[in-house]
Amino acid sequence: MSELKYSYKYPHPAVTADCVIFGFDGVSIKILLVKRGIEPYKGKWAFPGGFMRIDETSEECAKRELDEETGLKTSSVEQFYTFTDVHRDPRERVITIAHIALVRLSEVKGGDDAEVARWFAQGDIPSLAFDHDHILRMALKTLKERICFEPIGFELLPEVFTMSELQNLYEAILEVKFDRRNFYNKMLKLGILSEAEPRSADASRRTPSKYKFNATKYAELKQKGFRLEF
Amino acid sequence: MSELKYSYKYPHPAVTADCVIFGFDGVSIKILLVKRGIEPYKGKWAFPGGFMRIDETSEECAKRELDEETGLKTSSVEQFYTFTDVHRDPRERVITIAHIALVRLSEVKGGDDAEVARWFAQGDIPSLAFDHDHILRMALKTLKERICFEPIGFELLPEVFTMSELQNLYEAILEVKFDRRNFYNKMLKLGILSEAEPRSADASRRTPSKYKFNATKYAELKQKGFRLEF
DNA sequence: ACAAAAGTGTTAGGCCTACACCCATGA
DNA sequence: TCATGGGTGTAGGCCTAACACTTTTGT
Repeated sequence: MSELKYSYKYPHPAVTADCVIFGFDGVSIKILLVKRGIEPYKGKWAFPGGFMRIDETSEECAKRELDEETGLKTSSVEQFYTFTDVHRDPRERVITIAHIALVRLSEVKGGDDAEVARWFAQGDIPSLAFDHDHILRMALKTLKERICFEPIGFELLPEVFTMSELQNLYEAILEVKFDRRNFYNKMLKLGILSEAEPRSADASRRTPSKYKFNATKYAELKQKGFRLEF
Repeated sequence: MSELKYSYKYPHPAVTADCVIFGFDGVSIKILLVKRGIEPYKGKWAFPGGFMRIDETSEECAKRELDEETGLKTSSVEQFYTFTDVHRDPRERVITIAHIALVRLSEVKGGDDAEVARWFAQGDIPSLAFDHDHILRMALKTLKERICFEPIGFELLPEVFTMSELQNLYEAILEVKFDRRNFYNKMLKLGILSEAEPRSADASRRTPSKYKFNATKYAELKQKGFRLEF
């Protein structure tokens, strides 16, 4: 058994990092899944992820695996829960540190191989490998909570966006409908939006105003602690 | 090296579960620490915790270690973050799943050995072993967030308590001061408090009313999703 | 007597919610 | 021409925040 090179006095679980990747296409939340090429659960869809190396943090691992499996390079992933059920992996004891990443679909270049990695609409997720259905439920719950404390939505939208797009995003994540005028007022009052370009004179009334995220204002607000009420 | 009985093809980190235990003595938040009896960090204070067995979840591990090291039996611990810095333990690669538990000091029987396990007031915490200072900061932040969504305060107070005690608890956790009348009104309006005993006729005006937590009302509220605004 | 704790109610301002009309465009 | 999307403002109600006095008790 010369391949079992790493020995310990006590049993050690294996540790993986998984990545729930959210995107937004203007209508619905999308989730990136990869199709498993090996057993167990060969052929089933799962979140990108893999075994943590001994010299990397869970965030580094999540980013590395994400890149390796989907070609997606993202700057920030954030852990949200660690799943430790004893039998969650049939091979050996594996715990997984689950992460969330938000990406702009507009910046994702066409997938390398749609047979291997694909975006699924939130309402259209197949049954997943391992306990990934459970992980997904927790990730969606975490996303709902976070969007009320941090303007994470801006990481899902293009740099410049319309108010309707922003509203659609909030409605998709929180699964509620808002009054359009009230949403406008609330967002503008918050002060973290800037008009991307003053409405040009020739803009017809039909042309929506474009906004972008004002990071300076957001930093100020975050100092004082703020909350988006919905 | 016959004692290295557990071998793997790839290196596995060790996994521990640590437990940040909060109590409340009516004035300030207390945190339970244990003094390390072995290297590394021998003699330093740390959170109770230890290596996860191969057949237990992180919550089970946290509860078991808590009992073993402090004699405290608690029914619920909840993980809040997993610390994966590569060098957080000088012995080997160790990641720790950190948990929070809330206990009623009134139900804790006198500590077995104050030299080994002791309650420290929040403002009076010594420098801790490993990265436990960091863990503590995160735990306090998590506690602040949770208290706004769930009436976790009731797990820290005796079953029957006065409004002032409740207010003191919120002020201690959130590190702010509230107007007494507004706090009364807000809490009563929430509807999750019941008067423990109708004010007896001979109660002087100085005698505070006693309340207890109304679990039924809370369950209803939680269904609809609620939030304590502070 | 004085300080400390507890009970109690009002007011003003801000925020939330609900709601309607007009214009421009594309089908 | 009709449906759709976008821009815009107001009125009522609720909640919040600020605020003072009285009673009792212990020192």
